[in-house]
Amino acid sequence: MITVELDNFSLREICRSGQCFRMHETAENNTYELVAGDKYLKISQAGSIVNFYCSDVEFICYWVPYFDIDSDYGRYIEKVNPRDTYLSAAVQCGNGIRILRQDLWEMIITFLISQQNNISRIRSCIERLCVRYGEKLKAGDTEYYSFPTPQQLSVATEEELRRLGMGYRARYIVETTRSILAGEVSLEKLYQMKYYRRARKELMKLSGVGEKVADCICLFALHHMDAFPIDTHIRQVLDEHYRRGFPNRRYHGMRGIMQQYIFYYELIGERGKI
DNA sequence: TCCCAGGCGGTAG
DNA sequence: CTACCGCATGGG
Repeated sequence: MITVELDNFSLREICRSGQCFRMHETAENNTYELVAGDKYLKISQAGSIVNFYCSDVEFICYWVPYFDIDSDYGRYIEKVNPRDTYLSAAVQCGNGIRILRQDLWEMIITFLISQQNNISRIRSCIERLCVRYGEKLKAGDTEYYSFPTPQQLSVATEEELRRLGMGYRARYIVETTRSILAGEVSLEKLYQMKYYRRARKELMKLSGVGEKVADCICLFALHHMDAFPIDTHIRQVLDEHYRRGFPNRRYHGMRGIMQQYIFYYELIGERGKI
């Protein structure tokens, strides 16, 4: 077990922010478990003290970048315009959220499924996908299923995926998997792309990936902090609170985290009370 | 029950 | 360019 003290870090807020659909609160208090790619982690928090139930090497090499632990989120929070009462409230509500560095392939499939779908159903769809096409693995005596690789998912037919409840997104999954395996879009190249706009444009070559889904992938996998996914909730907020547009200039290099604070606030925060 | 969900692709004007 | 439409399914 690794114990560290972290500022502006909250498992509760990370879990509920809806970036990772395979993170769950357990029966134990303030204890969570998550599966990312083929890795399982149990993690708990008391105040600013966070316990990672894993080896030193795994912590340093995998979970530090995954949870963006080396970044100072106080720097983002300081930048918020105090006269922007809406954003200030959103940040206060969602303080502790991190922008995760999740697996690119997993985010592509996850956010293909997310479109025109509700969060609990997205979760169950992904879980079924993992059970059906992923690998059964063990961490100690805990069994879990890895997220299927492109090769593993390539055996799925559109009809099979429809039976799994993917709906009309089944075709997108089949076509996108084929595109990746055929090398029409390269995951390695996407990881190397320095510019957000370039990666976004490349992702939009995939079937079922439009502007919003591409932005989610850019933010939650590629860590392009200027990506600003606009979904139905964010659209409402922009119309209501930012009629003259979101202050992009001010939040250059941190638009993504501001989007997450807003999304979280709308999802479970004190919406409508201002 | 009935509405809707972290949209996208296609078509029409 | 913008405006619409159809799409699958089950959670609340």
